[in-house]
Amino acid sequence: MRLSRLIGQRLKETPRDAQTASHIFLVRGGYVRPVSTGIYSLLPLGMRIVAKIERIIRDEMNRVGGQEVLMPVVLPQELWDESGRSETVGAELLRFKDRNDKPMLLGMTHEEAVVHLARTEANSYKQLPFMLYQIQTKYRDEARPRGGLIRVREFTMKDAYSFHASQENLEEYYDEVHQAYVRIFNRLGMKNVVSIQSDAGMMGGAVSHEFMALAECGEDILFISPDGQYKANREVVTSRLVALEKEPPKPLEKVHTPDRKSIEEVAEFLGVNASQTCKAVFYADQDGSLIFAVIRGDIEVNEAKLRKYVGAYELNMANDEQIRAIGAEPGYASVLDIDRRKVRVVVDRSVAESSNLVVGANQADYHYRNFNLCRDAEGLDISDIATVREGDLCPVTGQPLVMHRGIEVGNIFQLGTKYTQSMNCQFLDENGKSKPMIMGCYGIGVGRAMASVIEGSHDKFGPVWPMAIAPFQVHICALNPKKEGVTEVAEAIYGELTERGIEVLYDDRGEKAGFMFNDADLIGVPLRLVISPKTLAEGKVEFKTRDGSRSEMVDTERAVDLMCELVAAELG
RNA sequence: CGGAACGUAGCGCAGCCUGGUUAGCGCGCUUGACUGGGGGUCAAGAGGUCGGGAGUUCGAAUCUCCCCGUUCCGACCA
Repeated sequence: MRLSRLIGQRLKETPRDAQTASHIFLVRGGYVRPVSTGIYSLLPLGMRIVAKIERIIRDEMNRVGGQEVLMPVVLPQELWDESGRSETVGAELLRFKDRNDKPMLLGMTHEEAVVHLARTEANSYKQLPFMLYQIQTKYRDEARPRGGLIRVREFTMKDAYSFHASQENLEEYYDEVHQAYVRIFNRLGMKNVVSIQSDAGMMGGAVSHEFMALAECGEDILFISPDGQYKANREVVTSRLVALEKEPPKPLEKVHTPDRKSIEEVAEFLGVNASQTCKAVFYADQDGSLIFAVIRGDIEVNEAKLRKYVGAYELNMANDEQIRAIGAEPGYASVLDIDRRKVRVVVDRSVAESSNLVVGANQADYHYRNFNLCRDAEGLDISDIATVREGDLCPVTGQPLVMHRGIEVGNIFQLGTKYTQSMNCQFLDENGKSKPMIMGCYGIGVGRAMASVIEGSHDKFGPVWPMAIAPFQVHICALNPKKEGVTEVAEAIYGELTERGIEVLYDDRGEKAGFMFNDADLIGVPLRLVISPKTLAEGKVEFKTRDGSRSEMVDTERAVDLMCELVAAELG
């Protein structure tokens, strides 16, 4: 490819709205162009990278027995009615009506569509297991797209779905896909990807992992133990509870605490630490039912954990009116005096493990001292609903957990029968008995992966692409092309490399050296040859790697062979 | 959905407060010359519904109101 012909201008200036390295370089380098909020066109450079990423993903999916399909982007809402998700998924699902007023939607994930396929195409245990996958456009009407390609509304995703006759079989296959994912991110040159335990969220199901590209600009927060044994998303991470020394229970004592509502005020007023108090937090779920969360005063409630524990898909802080409606006093609510028929109480284990805490008296301006949870109090749910902080102890090793930020580039779920049951996707087993298929699903965000590669591999001039996905393998700069055979040598090398199957970008524009070098850095091709009157005077060309690891003069005749060798070596 | 800001050439911005010839600058683009190893210099050009609508005024990019769009922070987010 001649750079003079390449569509996709490099920009000198940073786009106004770009904050992250990947966003800045993808736009400045002419890889993508914004069209609307969170909606981008891929230019030739970006397209070449995406195509290579997709090729690697396909290869590994096929290796674990995947069969590629292509499902529609536009789906009838009735499919989502079957699974119940047209109810539970909110505004990020774009819905519309066709000309006959039939409710339709744009697919944001394809469990429903693939179950529809599976139930029509397979009905015997003899056909199981199988895995279908596609690489296709998804649309999610995100409330707030950001970070360039990190969070967009329209994007390309590889989504895969497996169907099994037994949970054991799913688990075995799940591990295989996990390994395939590790290979994929390795081959993509992403050294900063870790797989962590995660929350299944709206997907449902029990076991799931997220593949996180560690990056400062990442939106997700995760915790990793220093030895790497334990890795988990903020939404599910747990820690070893550091309990205060348990004291013998003292008698309950009611104390006057005028106008002290918050933990800080009460603790200061009574001269105790926040960890010796008990906090009451009220939430309302999607139906307006109240949930009363009880946790030690120095710890915050983790809403994701609570949501999962009570099985709600939406939780909001309850208002005073809702709190009074169940007979509690805002600011002074107490687990002691609460009417448990009117509200579900969830107690964090921190409270169960503490003694003689200060709690609300469920009466304005009063608290109790010396509250001790009676462990076998009936109807009390005791669980871990605590927010983990950096430095809290790893539940496995006991070492302090380290907090990281990450970009979720892939995820895998053991879905079980969540969709096959509701959508009646069954098979006949060896005994002729009808059973729901057992499902797994596996996603990778293609554009997000491209952006994450930049986050993990760039310098101040631009991206440093790994050979496996670089838009080109060799970049030729012809300096001063009108002089002393420069063009002749450049053309010859360009022609020969192309002939030998190397992907070459040839800067034939005759710009100033600095101008060409800056463009080359923005394009980030791993190997660079610079040809100029100066180098030709010695019968040589200059060879440089984009990552700066090599910079040397090589004989003109040797250059082509060397490039071929290096490309072959890097592609393994 | 809450808070804040912004909208002037392809991109990045000034002008607005205090209304007044022909709306300006940088980058990019076109033409030419010089130049030639990290975004060079000079000269000549092309490129604008000043987000939209209504109003105030002799006169609006500038003041007022409404609408639209965008971005940032938060909420939310397989």
